[in-house]
Amino acid sequence: MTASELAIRAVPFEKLTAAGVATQLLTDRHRQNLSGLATELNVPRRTIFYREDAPAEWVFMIAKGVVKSYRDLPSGKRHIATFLFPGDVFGLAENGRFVNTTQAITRVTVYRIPVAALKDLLLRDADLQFRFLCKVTHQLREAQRHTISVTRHTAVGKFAMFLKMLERDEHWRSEPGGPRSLMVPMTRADIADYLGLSPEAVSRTTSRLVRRGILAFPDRHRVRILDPAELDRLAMAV
Amino acid sequence: MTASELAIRAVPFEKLTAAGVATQLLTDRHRQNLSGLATELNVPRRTIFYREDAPAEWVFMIAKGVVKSYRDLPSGKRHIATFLFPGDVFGLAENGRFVNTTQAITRVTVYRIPVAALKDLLLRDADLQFRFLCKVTHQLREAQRHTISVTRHTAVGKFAMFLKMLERDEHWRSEPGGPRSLMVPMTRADIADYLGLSPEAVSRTTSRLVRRGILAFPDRHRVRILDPAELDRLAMAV
DNA sequence: CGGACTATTGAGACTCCTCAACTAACGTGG
DNA sequence: CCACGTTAGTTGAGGAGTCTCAATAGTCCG
Repeated sequence: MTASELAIRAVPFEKLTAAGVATQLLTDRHRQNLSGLATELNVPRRTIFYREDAPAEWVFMIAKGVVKSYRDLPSGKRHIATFLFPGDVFGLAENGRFVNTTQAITRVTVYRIPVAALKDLLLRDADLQFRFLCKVTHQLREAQRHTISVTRHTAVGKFAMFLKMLERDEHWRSEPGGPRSLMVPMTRADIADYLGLSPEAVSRTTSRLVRRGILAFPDRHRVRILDPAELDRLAMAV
Repeated sequence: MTASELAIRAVPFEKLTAAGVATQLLTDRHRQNLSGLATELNVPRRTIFYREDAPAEWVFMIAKGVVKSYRDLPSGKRHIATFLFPGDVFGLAENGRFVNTTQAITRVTVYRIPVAALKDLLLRDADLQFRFLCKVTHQLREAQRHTISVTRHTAVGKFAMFLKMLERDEHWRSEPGGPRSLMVPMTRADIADYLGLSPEAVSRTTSRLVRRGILAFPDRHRVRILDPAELDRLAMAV
């Protein structure tokens, strides 16, 4: 297996020096070590990788596609903890059991690695482990940003921050200043579960933003940002 | 310097075997390595360790006391990302700058370690680095729980989950089944900023829970849980 | 002992949630 | 390829809950 798409995506906690940038990516040696352990999986939409409380035997790395990580709450509501994109690692566990359920939103290619083998590798390869440390740190920062999003009391504010999150993600693949058009692979209901809103509130919000000339939806899974300045203002007006 | 209080507190992501439990704590060797780099600081209440956007030159480990990590939002509101307790590590950075501001809530003893030196140490000592990886993973899980708390729409639900968080923390120091009395070192305003409520809403909520016979406040910084079952029910009724 | 901070309680405005009906889009099988 | 059934999304009306503003009580620290 070549596993040439193995990658870890993370802003380092150190200053962005030449060495700092390197922490974002895996070296060829890292890729080789990992690919020796990894199984490549190519799965259709809606595939569940694992359910919460299941024994945590693997860690996953996304090569292509988008995944949602969620918990179903006793009330029947669903809380989406995070959306995961290419370069993201998932498989968060506690006491040997998965914390969330993860499901493919699009067709997804992942590399599946047994945790025990990964642990051994990380203990042997401190440099590779440092990449994972940066990655988890990065996810912690994003989780804190997510918390700020859902703390907001207006739906437009939440939705604006959601779009900024998508932009941050897209930023990794396309160049800055690119077309102000984003893919929105998740459904309105997913967005609602992520932001702590009802699907109706999300729908009303997108309608309002379209009417105000800030956004346009060529189709349900694509958004054009017509007024980036105003969107920023809404996102920042916490 | 002995630094005998150096500790890292985290539920491992692996199963809790004998080896798993060990990941929660530092070995003597780890302590020695770290204490060679660390400066012990003993600071009074309200001391600010660093402000957001300041150059991130250190990482801190708490030996005694409680710290809050927050951001002041453009609107003037304050968002508390997390409370930090003995055994917690803080100094979350991005591109060489701190993400949050951190301030002592009580008198606090911390060990301050230069990041550059810590990074070198972690790269040399994969075993120690693994402890940090577990720790950050643990904080990620807690951040996700926090997000669920603030997503809830009722103040009693949020407050109940806040108390469960305090209980989880306390659990590390005292034995389970101990006295159902918790220290609440933070102010009502801090709790409000943590839960995304107004101070008034927090106050109304505590009053309601006292009237319903679920809680009692011997003083403002101590709470007795009179009806643990009902509190659990409120916390779980997400 | 005084002053400043912290906490509590009350009344009206705002926003979202729930319930319900309806429309649009997808995708599955004939 | 089309038709149908299912899922996803939109829009409206009333109710629940918190926020804001304001005033009061209680506490802690100097």
